[in-house]
Amino acid sequence: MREDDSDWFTRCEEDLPFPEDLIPLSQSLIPPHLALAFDIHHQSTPSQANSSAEFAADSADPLSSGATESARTLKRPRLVWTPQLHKRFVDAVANLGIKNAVPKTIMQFMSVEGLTRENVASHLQKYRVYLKRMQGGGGGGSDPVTDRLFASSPVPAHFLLPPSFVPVATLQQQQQQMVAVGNVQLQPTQFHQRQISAARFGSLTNGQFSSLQRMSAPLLQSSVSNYVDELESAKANNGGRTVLTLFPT
DNA sequence: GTCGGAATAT
DNA sequence: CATATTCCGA
Repeated sequence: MREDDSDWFTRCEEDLPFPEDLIPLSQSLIPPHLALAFDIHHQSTPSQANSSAEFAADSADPLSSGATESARTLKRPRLVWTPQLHKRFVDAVANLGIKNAVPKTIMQFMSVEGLTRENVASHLQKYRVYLKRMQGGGGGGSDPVTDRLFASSPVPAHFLLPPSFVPVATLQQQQQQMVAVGNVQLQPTQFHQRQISAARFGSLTNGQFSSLQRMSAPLLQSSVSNYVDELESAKANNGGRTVLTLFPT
């Protein structure tokens, strides 16, 4: 028992994810109606453009004065998967590993408020199709505009390849990349729900990843991520519904 | 009952 | 076509 131990201990303490310390990396993504229902006032600073999943612009119902509806009962507008959101998604999947890349986990990792398991599940489904298409018939012909969203985010490359495994290595690479960007102090797990994270990651399969616990959602934000960029203002007038989308069709 | 995933619906 | 919702098997 030397300093090593105490050091280790100290580190453990530091790594402990305290909710208060690293709470909300996502404060937006609350649809107007919800915000109203909760009486939440959104204070947005120009330099604080957080990851916000944009919903389809819903025609404000002047008659919806009774915003006393329960949040869970409310019907959320269509979620629009902006490239940023998708990137978060991909990063989550990449870092979690195929094995743990299931809707719930992904959702938690992304830590985007308002995002539901169903949202992720649906997107994941499509994403898998995309991966398959890309793998199987790479030359078959896959370049329609459809893939643009997915193309916007690089695919970790080893997503569906079975035989050779390079999980740890890849993971490290990813970490290096992110850390290298700005030497951010990687905040520990952001899961407020320690129960889940602890339980899950504690009994994870043979420690494919041992250091996952130090990285989490804040990564994208804390990094030099210039997310604060693309202003989504392209209006796609589809049928009778006007939605806010990023890319033109 | 929950969850993941494919099928189906909008 | 993109996303949501439903259905069904673990």
